[in-house]
Amino acid sequence: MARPLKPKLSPEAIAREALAMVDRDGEFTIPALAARLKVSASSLYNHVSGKADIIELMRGATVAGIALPDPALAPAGGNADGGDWTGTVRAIAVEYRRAYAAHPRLIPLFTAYTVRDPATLHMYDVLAQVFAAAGFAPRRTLEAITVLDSFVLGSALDAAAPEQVWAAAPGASTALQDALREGLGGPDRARQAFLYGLDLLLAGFDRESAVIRDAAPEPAG
Amino acid sequence: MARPLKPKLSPEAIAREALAMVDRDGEFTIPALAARLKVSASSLYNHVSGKADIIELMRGATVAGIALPDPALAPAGGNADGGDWTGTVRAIAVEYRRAYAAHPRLIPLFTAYTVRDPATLHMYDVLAQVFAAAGFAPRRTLEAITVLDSFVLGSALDAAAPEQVWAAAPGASTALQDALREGLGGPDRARQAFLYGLDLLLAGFDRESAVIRDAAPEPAG
DNA sequence: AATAATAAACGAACGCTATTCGTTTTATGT
DNA sequence: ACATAAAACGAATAGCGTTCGTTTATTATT
Repeated sequence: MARPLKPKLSPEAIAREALAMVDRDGEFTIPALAARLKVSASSLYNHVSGKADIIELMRGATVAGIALPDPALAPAGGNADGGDWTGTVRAIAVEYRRAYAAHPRLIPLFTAYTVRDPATLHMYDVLAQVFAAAGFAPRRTLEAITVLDSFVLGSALDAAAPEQVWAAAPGASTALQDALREGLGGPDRARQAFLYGLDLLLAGFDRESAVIRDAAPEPAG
Repeated sequence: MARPLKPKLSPEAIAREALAMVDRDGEFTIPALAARLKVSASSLYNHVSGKADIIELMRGATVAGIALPDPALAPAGGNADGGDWTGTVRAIAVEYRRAYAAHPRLIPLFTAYTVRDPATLHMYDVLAQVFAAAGFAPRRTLEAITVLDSFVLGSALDAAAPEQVWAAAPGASTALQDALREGLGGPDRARQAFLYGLDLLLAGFDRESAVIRDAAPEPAG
């Protein structure tokens, strides 16, 4: 077959089909992807530069749906308690995690490569502005963002390798067995744990912000 | 060559060499591993069942150095405030994270496979006992362990891909730039952030435990 | 001590992977 | 109208993980 009247492929179509494959099988190969697209393997290289390129396209497609709140809404002139700044942070973390958890089996593919996605870097920027406006010193701001990022990524990873792992414990204690019996609640389990941990972190951030406010109150009171 | 007088291989030697390869290159292949061991590729299969087996051996070697505290020390008959139970959890988390952060490039390999290492499962077991003794309900115990696991794993991952990512931000805000300027403190940065977040989580766990104690105090007061 | 069974190496081969190259045909642009 | 680029294909390459059969040395059994 030669060039068809209408192109059978596009980067978007390739990424979409690859994403579907990863969601189903946890991986994707070039020959199988080409077969699903009813195309020979070499034809893909007219549209993408290789497998890494396809993975980057999937990353972009995953984070494309993240709606970041406007950082200007929360700070309100440097005073943190006016806007619900922890709510802003929560919204970002929830969205970020939701986007990744929607395709959990994709995350192991991402961790193998380095991040260059501008949308992700922009999210860090917004978080930095919010924490700075809440009174966090620069070093503390970086630590807080690191903590959040680690937790979001780890939580999304946890959603990738579910139930199986825990259930395989042979001589577990009754405490663990009880916990496992109660906790096997479908895909919502990982999300519940994430929201639980996120609230703990946000409560800690909020207490720290309150201490900062008490130590150095605004002149205009 | 036929069978040598002294075996050239062993599962431990294979795992050790593979670990060195991953630390250097971020990955390992069977042919290259065999070459480094001065052995043909097929010889490896006399000692391990395959690549997944080697990865599991590396996981075991990584967590082998983790010293778990005795869970019997903390609970003290179901009352949680007698022993320093959050200290027990902290010690486990710190050790767990330290072991993984020593070989950060290994983590992506782990996430791709399922956990079968008994030492890791035993750690979950100890954590379950500690949380249960602190009064956590089974479901809450599982959530707390999941939160800790996600944070530890995410923090270790963060140690793998450091500075580069953050520094690559092009049009960052002053808040992010300030944070980056202050926070570039070598390999200890990731550890500091981990300890910060861990303290926030432990404080939250401790508050929850206190609420449980107040709601349902011990009969013997 | 003789003999059977196992262990540990090897080379060859298989099927799979990702990728590159040259060819053919069809659109597109000057 | 005609050159150029696009988009498909088939064939080929190099490397991967793994299996198989063979050879030889060690260990176990009688």
